[in-house]
Amino acid sequence: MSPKQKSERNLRQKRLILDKSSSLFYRKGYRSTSMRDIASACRFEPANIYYYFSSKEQILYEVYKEAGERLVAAIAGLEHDSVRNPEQRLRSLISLHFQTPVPGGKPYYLMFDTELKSLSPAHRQRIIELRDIYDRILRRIIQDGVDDGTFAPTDVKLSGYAIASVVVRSRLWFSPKGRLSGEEVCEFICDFALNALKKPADQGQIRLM
Amino acid sequence: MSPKQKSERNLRQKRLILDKSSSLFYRKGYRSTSMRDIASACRFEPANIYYYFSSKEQILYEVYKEAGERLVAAIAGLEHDSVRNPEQRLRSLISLHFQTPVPGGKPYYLMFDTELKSLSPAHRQRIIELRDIYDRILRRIIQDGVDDGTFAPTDVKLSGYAIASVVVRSRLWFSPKGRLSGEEVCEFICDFALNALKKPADQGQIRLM
Amino acid sequence: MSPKQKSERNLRQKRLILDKSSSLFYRKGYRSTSMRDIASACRFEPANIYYYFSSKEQILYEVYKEAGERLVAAIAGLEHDSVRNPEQRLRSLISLHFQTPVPGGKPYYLMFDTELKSLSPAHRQRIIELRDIYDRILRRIIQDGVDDGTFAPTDVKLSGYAIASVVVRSRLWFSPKGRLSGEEVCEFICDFALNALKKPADQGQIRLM
Amino acid sequence: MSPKQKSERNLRQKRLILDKSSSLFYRKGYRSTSMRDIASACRFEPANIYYYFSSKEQILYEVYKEAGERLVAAIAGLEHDSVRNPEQRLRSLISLHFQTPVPGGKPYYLMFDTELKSLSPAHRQRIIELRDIYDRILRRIIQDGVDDGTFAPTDVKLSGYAIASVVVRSRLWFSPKGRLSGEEVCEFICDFALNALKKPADQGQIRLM
DNA sequence: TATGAATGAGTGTTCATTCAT
DNA sequence: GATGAATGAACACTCATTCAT
Repeated sequence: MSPKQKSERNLRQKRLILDKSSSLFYRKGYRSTSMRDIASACRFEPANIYYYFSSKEQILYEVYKEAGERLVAAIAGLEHDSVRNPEQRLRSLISLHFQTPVPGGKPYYLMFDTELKSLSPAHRQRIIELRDIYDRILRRIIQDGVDDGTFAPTDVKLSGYAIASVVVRSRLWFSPKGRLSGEEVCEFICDFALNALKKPADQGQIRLM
Repeated sequence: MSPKQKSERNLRQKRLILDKSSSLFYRKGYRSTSMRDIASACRFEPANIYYYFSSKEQILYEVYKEAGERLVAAIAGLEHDSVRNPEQRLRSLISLHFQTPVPGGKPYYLMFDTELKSLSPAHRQRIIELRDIYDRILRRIIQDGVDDGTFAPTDVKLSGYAIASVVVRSRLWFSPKGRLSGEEVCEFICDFALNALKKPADQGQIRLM
Repeated sequence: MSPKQKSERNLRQKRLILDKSSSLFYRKGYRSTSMRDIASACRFEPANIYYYFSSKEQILYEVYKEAGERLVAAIAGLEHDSVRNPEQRLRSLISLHFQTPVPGGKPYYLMFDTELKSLSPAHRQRIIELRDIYDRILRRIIQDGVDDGTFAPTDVKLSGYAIASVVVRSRLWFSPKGRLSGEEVCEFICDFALNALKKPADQGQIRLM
Repeated sequence: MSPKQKSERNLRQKRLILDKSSSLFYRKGYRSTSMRDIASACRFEPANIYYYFSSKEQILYEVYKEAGERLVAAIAGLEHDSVRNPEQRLRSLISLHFQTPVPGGKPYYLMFDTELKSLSPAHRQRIIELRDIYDRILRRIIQDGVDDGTFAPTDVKLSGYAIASVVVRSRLWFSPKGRLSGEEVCEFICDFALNALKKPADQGQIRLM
């Protein structure tokens, strides 16, 4: 009745659609998910989806945007962090990327991935900007680690890609029901990435260089 | 026309279709590629495709199968290799995975990827078997490295996934026209993976950290 | 709010809807005008239209009816007019048809036209009755002119159609912003129609041709 | 079997679609005619229409274009005709406009009419060009008549519109089954137009009235 | 009075596929 | 071998309309 309640219902329905869509896009892909699929997952008639979203592409965009903005917001504080060292910051970034809960289950998989080509140019641009922020933060951390001697000199860009690749694709091979818990897998990825970057044990000599 | 000539022509046409399909599937995705797209890329009429392949899914399957078999054949010798050490074998596997030329340009990207869900269960099973062989060889190399002390003890399965993730996703961020050549990127990935696995020169100190 | 105020408001809203609808129907056609178009032209939500009109067809009917009744009322006095001669009466009819202001701008165009088929049979019948009255008056004037020798003998029915055709279609080619004013165009049509009907000054000569 | 027969079948089907569409567009309007309507009039499945035409708008365009080109071709010789006088040329134009048979029955009605707004801008432009040719020829004839004294001085542009209006709208009120034959109605229109244009035998007297 | 939410029917169009030739 | 023609099922989306509030 009150405007606030109205708005709440509206938001709840939008959320429902985004969650179900996200989940369907993840499982079946954007192209293979029909508006009918989304509607029946929400127990709506298809036409009602259009009361909340102007098109299927708009839903994809909002799924991406939400996941991207959430991730970027979560890791934003890591870009310039004078308290924690680069290793701690990298572990933190990986954990946040791996763990931040998102609508519909597994949209991180989508995040940097193949369905980008299904977005309109303008929307794609907006998502790529978010991806670029993620890349920038990750590279900043790596660069800081190289600068302070924590990490060996490396191609920062490629290192960033490599680490992000492991995290993103872990969405494919990690299952919560599997042998290892999310925490264990996450810790493994952190260790793997840090080992790959870390300066060999014989630090002193390296430092002299 | 001798039967042999017929067969040759037939093979040539099948090859054309596989190459064009592979390229289109990579660029646009399986669902977004129509039989009409494939046909016109081959300068055929759509109906003619069905003379060579029973369905669109069959084409996808053969694209996957061919790429998978080629890759597995290329790396098969690395599984039990008494001449080269695990580091050399891992470098070799990564190089072969990264570089082996395949029909249509970039089907490795597809190889372990998202379009698997578009295959029939039987075909998917067959492709997963190839993937499992790849995984087995990769894990064998890692295990051998751990056993002989080249690599630090690790979760071999997760390590394999992590390394394959970097190689597979490099197809997304690597461009032959970019700053670095294929060889350079490949070498980076090898170094990255080996660093991640390698036993620190002085474990004790590391463990204390 | 007194009942009177309610009614006034109600009428004002109905008027708004009729005016906006008429204009939209003219510009885009009945089928291409959606209830959403009408509603947003009125700054309503679509559902609110149904408080005033039972259906879209009902709006079309009332637009037609209003324009038709207005036109018929305007020209009714011309049917039996013992003061003015047929030429004056015809000029008057054409001017009134051409100029009488109507809701929404240009509904005369619709008046006798193509959207009739979008009306229900009962409504269409009612509009056709109005059109028939218009035709009857026009023919009466022509017949009177023939009878008193102002006009040459002619097929009165076809003459009426021909004259009405020019007036109705002028709505398509006349623009208030054009080279000629409405008055000038109207005067042209009057002259054109009267010339077409008028008995030649010297019949004998013409007849010889 | 032969390429020629193939082509013939193709043309026959295209013709069928154009004829049925033209007839449906005339009777129900473009917007109210669905592709399903057209298909079932042709005893096709809807999808098959797209084998012959790329869209519904394309069908409308080709209907317009064909009717327009046919009409323009029929009257082209009248623009500069040193044998017949303006009166004969005008009668000829009206007859050809009124009588030239066209696909699907009554597309002349469409010719200059309301469905133009349903065309794409490029297509609309092309049709308007045809209409402009028609207008140009009609005006040329009128101008020639004014110049040689057959017709009274007049606004040539408006005269052309007026005459074309009568012909075009006659499609609405003329029925082949009615009281008068096509030839009779056509003759009436010719007489009506010529009377409207013709210089009175004795202007002075007329002016006195 | 007015609106947010919902829907069933229908829109133009695409697609993988078939089949006679 | 290859293709022109045809189709049934599905697609994203629109529409007039309803109804509870």
